Amino acid sequence: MQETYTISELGKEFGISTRAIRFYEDKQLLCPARNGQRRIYSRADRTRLKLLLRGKRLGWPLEEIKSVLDMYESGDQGELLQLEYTCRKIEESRQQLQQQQQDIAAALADLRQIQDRCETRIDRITDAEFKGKTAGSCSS
Amino acid sequence: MQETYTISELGKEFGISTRAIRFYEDKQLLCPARNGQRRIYSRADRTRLKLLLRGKRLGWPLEEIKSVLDMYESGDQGELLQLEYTCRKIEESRQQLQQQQQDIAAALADLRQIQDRCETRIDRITDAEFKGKTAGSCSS
DNA sequence: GAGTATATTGACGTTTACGTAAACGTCAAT
DNA sequence: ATTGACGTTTACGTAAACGTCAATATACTC
Repeated sequence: MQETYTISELGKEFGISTRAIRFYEDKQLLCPARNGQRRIYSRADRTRLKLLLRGKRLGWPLEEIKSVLDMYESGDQGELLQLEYTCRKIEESRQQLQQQQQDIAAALADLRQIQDRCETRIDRITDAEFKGKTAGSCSS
Repeated sequence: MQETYTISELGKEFGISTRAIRFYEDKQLLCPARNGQRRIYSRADRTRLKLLLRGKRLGWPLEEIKSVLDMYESGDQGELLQLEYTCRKIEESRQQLQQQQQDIAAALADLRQIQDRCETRIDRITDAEFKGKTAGSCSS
């Protein structure tokens, strides 16, 4: 496990472009250290990026991902109002996640149905084909 | 339960604009019947729209939603190649859904942690406030 | 010290998913 | 006959999330 990473290392590891990573920085989702001009990513930065990509797979817009990522940093500091605000945001995110869980469950059930219908149909076709071949009526 | 719906009825029911619904039609995700110019949506159309919106909540791009919706129609008809193609697409979608399930589980766990930290921190602050009040040093 | 690889910052282009406005049709009610 | 609610198409606008150059800088290496 390395201590630091270059931008292209992270790009390769996660299968995204360096342009994308710089874009995320521009939008304040990352802020790596610098050595002169060059960006140096710490392990914390890497983790942040990892979480970011998870958010993306969940279909969240970057701005929302940012607000969730910021919770990680502000989870046990700041004053009362800040904390209560964070708590509300957490609740929102939780509800969205639970909605998504239900959607996924429903979608998986649907897919299973379609898959079934699809497979039985395929079986019937290939069965017919088999019969046709053994029965002799071969067309060519 | 009605037999047919107008575009604005569906818009209201699902909380989306009529513009969006027409856009989905433009992209071939819907194709309602017509009475002259006017669109008439059947219950099947309504269901299709409902599934579409579920896909959106899962963060899928419209094109992918379309391909999944099309599976519903082609699940038990068409020829072998078509069916096998559909089967592959179903597998892809299933894997994506399972990935999302894992992501959600992880995200929920993370949120619980942050919520904990947040709440204990709030408790400490409000406790301190309470002590201050009963002890008398009231500032105003 | 010239070449190659990797980095940087702009600037502009592109795709997706609609919003918004214009200009017009239709039907029921006043 | 006109007002208002609802509908239509066509066209342009826009925000998000990058891709794609171009010009430039830095570092390694032969």
